[in-house]
Amino acid sequence: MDVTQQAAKPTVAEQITQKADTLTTSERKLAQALLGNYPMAGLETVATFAERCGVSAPTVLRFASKIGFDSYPDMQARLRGELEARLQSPLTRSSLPRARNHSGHPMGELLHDMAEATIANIRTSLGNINPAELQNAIELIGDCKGSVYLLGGRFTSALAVYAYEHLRTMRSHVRRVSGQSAKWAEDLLDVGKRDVLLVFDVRRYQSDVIAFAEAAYKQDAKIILFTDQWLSPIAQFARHVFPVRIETGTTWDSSAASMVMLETLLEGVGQHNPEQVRARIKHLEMLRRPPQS
Amino acid sequence: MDVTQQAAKPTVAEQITQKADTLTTSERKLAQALLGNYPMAGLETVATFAERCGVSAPTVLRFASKIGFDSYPDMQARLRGELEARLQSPLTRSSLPRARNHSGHPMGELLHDMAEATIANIRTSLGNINPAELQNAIELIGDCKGSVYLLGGRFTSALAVYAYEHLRTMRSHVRRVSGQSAKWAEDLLDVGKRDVLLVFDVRRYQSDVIAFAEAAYKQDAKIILFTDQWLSPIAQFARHVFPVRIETGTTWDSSAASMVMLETLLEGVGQHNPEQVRARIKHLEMLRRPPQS
DNA sequence: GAAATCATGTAACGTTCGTTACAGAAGGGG
DNA sequence: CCCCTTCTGTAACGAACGTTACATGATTTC
Repeated sequence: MDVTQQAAKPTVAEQITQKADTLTTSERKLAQALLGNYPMAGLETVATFAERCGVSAPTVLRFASKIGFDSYPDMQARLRGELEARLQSPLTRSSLPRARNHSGHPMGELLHDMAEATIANIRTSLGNINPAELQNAIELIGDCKGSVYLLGGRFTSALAVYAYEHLRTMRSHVRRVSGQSAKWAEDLLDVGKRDVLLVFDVRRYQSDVIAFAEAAYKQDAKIILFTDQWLSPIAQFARHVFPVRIETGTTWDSSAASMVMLETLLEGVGQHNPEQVRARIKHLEMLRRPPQS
Repeated sequence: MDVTQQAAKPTVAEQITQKADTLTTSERKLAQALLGNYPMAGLETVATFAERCGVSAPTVLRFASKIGFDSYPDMQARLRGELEARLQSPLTRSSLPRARNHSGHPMGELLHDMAEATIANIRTSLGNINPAELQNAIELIGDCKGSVYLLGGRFTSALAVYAYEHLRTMRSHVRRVSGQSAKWAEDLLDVGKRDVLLVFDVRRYQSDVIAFAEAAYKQDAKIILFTDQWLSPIAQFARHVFPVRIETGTTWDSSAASMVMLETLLEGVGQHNPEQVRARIKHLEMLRRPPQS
């Protein structure tokens, strides 16, 4: 067809990017939604699209008009065309709304830099994980007859929270060590040799977290550690260690790669006892929806 | 949602094949056209589809009815669903067994797949964020004279926790809405027009989270929303919406891309008032190390 | 070859859509 | 704090939509 005719037909995404700085607040919401679910969001009716974004129908039309279309159906036709072209040649899949040209806007650079830095971290981190190590950690959690304890430091406690919510749907006896560290001793009371401690500790390794891990180790608990490449002191007591890159060249360390690693572990645990997990989730949903109707 | 979702809905294509031998001549033309340009052909209007196949509109409707749909829009909805599903996972489907040190070991594949799926999510998500939108959200948080409230759902509360710990080091008046949702009303009491609500809500949009956001909105708080590409209903009240991909082709949705987006926002807030943040951190470290030495 | 049956198009219906004009709300600057 | 500008939603319009009833045309059957 018309392969030579490139500049003549910019994609809708490009047209949006081009006019991005002239958009109003509401129009930006529409732009975000469309680019976020591209191009399906734009194939809905005006009313539906508007309601989803919490704006009115005319705003949608002004938006379509502003980014250079005569009418809303006109925009839809173009979106359809792009979609069709993409579906017909699954090989040129890269013709996704290709990463916008963020250059120019300082925040565009930030977005790009953060994305690439994190991606590099993920590739390096997960690429260097020993599959067997992962396998063992999965079995340790999946087959553990005792309790699984979750613990994290100041910033990594979010990961512990995240792991807690997931593990809880997959198995019983999951406990989160939280609150003031002075009270952690109470949790320690119950820790024994049948238990597993999943602990998160990255640099500025927190002394209270280390102390808890050491105590748990001395009580014969098995420890799985998520840490950074420089290894928390807890690595000495840990049965399985997952070192993850945390640097992105910014002010703060990143937990993104750790989260991917965690999600991988969680997925593995889920796949380890699929039927047990499924039954548990089903039971849970039954309890959530009490027999009222 | 609907509980009627029993044994995996058949695709429209399958429904056509199933009824293929009962179709009339004209209807067969429609079937061929639809299967030949699947599913785009079926997303056009009745009139267009009919004309393209050289039949009349009613024939199209009888066709839709015969293959088991209540109405033509009903069929379109299903086609859209299929299309959307297909578009969302172009990566997990086509991810060829890349040569890696992981090859062979099943966990190696899991590591690779999770990494690549997450990376694709990050690229797509951050690539589609409007820099200006990010800028505005940063300024909203950075210059906010009131309080910043953090709220998340079941799994996303971990992100709220994470954001809380970071924001707290950067500015005062950061509050996390946590605990039983029945008690959230107490937090609502204080929410006003000078305040900002940073809320996380992905699919299976939690009704209590939505309710809080709506209430906060009605009390003139400004809302920044982290959600998925299908947009939480909170998008209607939100001043800034950040849609992020959450699918990795696994059992659970992923928060990894959301975390990268969040870290980007946090970094931006930090860079917005660097000296204020630095002073605050310094102050904080002084307080942590009491004047004992 | 005529009658019965089925397939298909025509025409009209009510609905929903996209669109527009206008008034009110929100935001920014003096 | 008020005015001015800009933005946004409400309400009404015409057009296009999906849908239906009915008549015409094609096909089959005896």
